[in-house]
Amino acid sequence: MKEKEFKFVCGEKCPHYQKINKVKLPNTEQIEKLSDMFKLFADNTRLRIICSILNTELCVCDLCELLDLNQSTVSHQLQILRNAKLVKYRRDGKQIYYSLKDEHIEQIISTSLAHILEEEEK
Amino acid sequence: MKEKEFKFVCGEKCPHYQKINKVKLPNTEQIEKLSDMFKLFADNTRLRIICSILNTELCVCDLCELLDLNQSTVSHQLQILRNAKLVKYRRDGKQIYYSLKDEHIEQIISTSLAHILEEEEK
DNA sequence: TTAATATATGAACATACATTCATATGAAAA
DNA sequence: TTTTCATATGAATGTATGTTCATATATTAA
Repeated sequence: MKEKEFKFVCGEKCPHYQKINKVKLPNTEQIEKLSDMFKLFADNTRLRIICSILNTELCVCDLCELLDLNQSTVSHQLQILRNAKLVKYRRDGKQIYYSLKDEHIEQIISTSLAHILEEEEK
Repeated sequence: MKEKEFKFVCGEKCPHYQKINKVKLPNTEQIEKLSDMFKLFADNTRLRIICSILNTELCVCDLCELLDLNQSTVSHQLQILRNAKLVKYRRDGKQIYYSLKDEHIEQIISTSLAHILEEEEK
């Protein structure tokens, strides 16, 4: 197996090839998908929407009410979540009900919340 | 206990107070901290840096090499991670070595990666 | 002390994106 | 069919932020 080639060296011992060669990064596409996914959680409004439907389905009107947001704002954010396939939705008459598509989401949020709460103690 | 009051009603049945009242959201401060945290992961460059030091400490030069980035870019992003207290660092001579501060991070990343990989199968 | 080197930082620029307003769509009721 | 109502969407605007260039800081070597 060929050793990786690097373009820039700042000193004799540095960079530390032995350490660097052991690093296992997700590939470019995976990094892209990961950061795209985290972007979804990286906004107050979207995060509140996501948390709202962690355990129940809600219609757009419910979200506007619960979160005190413009209907337009909610719909725009839901569109983003739909495009990312993070949520599913169903129509029932005039209302459209949104819910989460995946249980990983709940796990990610709860782990992150644990992180936050631990920080608070310090 | 008083029932929550809502300002906007789109129909007779809607909003669905019974469902809405059961929703348990993190409080405002927690939402803020959560989304701030996700922002850290929501950028390709920062995410690659974070993944690089998941299991080892690396100096700035190592990161420049490994990730093929400007030294300035790396330092700026490390500053953001430092301010967020997501990383710790130690000086050894001219080099400064960075590592992660918390094991939650690894868990969040691996859960998220599992989510991504599951999506790929579909 | 002076020079060299690893890292940090400030300013400028370009880009991404969240919100709002106005309006469109599409289902149900009249 | 026409109206009403819940939701979606396009355009415009302001703001946040990632990268780069130039330069500062701090440690080591000479």
